[in-house]
Amino acid sequence: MALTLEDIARISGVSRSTVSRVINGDERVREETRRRVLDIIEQQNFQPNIAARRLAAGRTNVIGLVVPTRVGNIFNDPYFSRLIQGVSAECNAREFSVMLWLAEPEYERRMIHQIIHNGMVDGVVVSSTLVDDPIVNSLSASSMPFVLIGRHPTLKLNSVDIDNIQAAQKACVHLLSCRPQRQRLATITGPQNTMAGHDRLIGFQLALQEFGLPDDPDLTTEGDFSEFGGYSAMQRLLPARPDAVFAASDNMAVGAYRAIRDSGLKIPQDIAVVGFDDIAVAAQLDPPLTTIHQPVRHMGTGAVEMLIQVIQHTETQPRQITLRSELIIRASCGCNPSSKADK
Amino acid sequence: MALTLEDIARISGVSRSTVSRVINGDERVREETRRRVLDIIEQQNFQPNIAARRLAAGRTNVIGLVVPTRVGNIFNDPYFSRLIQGVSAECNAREFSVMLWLAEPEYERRMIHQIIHNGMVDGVVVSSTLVDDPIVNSLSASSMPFVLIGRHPTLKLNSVDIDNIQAAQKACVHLLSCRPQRQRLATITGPQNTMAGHDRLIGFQLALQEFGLPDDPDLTTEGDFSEFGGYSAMQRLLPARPDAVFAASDNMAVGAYRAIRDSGLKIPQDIAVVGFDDIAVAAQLDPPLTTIHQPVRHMGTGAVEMLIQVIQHTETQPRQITLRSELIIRASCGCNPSSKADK
DNA sequence: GTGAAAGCGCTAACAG
DNA sequence: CTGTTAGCGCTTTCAC
Repeated sequence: MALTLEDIARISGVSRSTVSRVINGDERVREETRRRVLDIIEQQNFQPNIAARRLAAGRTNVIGLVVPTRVGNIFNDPYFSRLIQGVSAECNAREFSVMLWLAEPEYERRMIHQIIHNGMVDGVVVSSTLVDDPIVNSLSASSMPFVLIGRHPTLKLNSVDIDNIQAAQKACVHLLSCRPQRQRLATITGPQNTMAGHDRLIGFQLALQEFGLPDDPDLTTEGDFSEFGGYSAMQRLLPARPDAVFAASDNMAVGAYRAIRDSGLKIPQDIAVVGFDDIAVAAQLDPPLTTIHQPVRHMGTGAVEMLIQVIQHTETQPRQITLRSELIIRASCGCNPSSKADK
Repeated sequence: MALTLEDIARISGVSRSTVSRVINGDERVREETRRRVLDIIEQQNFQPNIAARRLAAGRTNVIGLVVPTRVGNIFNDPYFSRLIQGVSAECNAREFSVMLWLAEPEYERRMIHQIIHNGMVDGVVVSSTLVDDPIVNSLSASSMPFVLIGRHPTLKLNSVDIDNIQAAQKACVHLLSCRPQRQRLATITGPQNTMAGHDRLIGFQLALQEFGLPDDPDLTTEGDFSEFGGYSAMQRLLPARPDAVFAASDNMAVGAYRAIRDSGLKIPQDIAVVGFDDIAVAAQLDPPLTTIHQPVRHMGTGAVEMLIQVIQHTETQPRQITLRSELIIRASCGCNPSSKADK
């Protein structure tokens, strides 16, 4: 079987404790001894047993990544992939491993308890969407270190996110500033029980105010972040004759495109469209979709970085990190015909 | 801190061993005792410590999912998301957790050793692409149970995959059977050091044989599974005047679309196109892309199911499971103009 | 600086 | 059927 500390100790002619000290970077080891032991560890390809370490020391060098799958199908866009990639890359670089929990509702309760109580991880990153996510609540009621990717409506937690309000506002302001002038800006919102859905609607409303436009209820309708949801939302919107629409996700924008086409109207001439997310499809659409790009990968690395800090110095009071998002101007907003040949 | 077996034992008025037996479904416990203990466990929300269990029993109820990131950017399509989803769902259902390793080349060696030697997992699912993947080789040289998602060229391993050869052949045969008759079928292959890239080329060649067509080297060129790779590959192909092209990935088909358009030709009139993967973009393209759909999620669940069998009965000799893929006929092959309105 | 010894929480013989 | 006992491999006082 696998080598143990004891084996390495025997080979190096020192005690188990010394080997342990070397591995854990304890100062109190003679330089020469350290060298010798390190060499032998290297040469024997020794890997300390995680379980034993956990048991003895209470740490695992493993973090959890929890992704609730409740809202919409997060798997239709690369958000999830990029996030995992970011989290994983940062963990690799810091010699941590990642335990992945996709929190399907049916298993959620069990999972939460497992995460918190069975000692598999030193801390967790949660990518939460719901405004009042039970996972987040359980976590913050526990002593498990965690950082939230997203925003909590009331609690001051460790979190990293973009500013959805501001990003949505920027998108809408752009739509309202474009030539030709738009008078009737509509929005297909995300579910209002999600933080992002909620915030993006606020951004829309702020833009309206900024331009002194009324907030006509017929020009706001709720979608579910999915393409089909966008399609039917757009159908509900059409009778109100919008000349521009802000969709709170690219998937919904794709659905909106179809509904607009089906009704015989043209994008962007009759209706300008802006989305949110910058999924791969966005640039492929006809016309290419103007949208907000999120630094998803960076959100993942940032969250891990923060989490490891929290784990290592128990001190820290909650920090909120806000990353910058970017408006990608393509052709669907009508102000950039040159981008028709968008690569 | 968290409760321990000992605590539960004390509360229930039995010994630690009895509680352990109850938890592990040992038969030799009086029904009444079992009930009582289970109630208390439930009521106290007790979670046994994984690390201690691992240490004492040598099992963790954790499996690893290893995804090499070497070839192409696996994160541009939802393959990876769906796979993880499948793996995770099956693990949830069986009360396993999943440890995720994205094997970036730089960390690969360390990771392999960690996976095999530090006792974090009971077994691993590897999604491998390279023909001769070092991870797969290390794993099969170790005693760590694992199942491969993909195919190994020579070794008889536990694996689940689709039949890439047959799927590619089906796609090409379809292209050659469509009206109008195509005479010059080309292919943009995947990297020939990947199993899928290799197999899909074989399928192409078999289709050619089936139709008695020559295998003109000017009509075969290698891509890298990416969109840009598809674009330049198609440019290399165009001088040979193909009237149909089989792209070994949808991403490459997207690139091919662009190259074909740039040269002033029309799809499918001048050149019919078939892809592979059925990514989300496929149905959104103009014309919608005919392609091969893989049961990716099912590959994930199947792999976990198999792995857990292997872990639990050490017996089993290697099994290879082949799942069915499906040709999705849209408009890019030219035989199904009605599907222009593809939803 | 280094070693000896005492656990961390659990499982698995071994008794009874 | 149930309790007692001996570790699993590591970290961490506490001596020296």
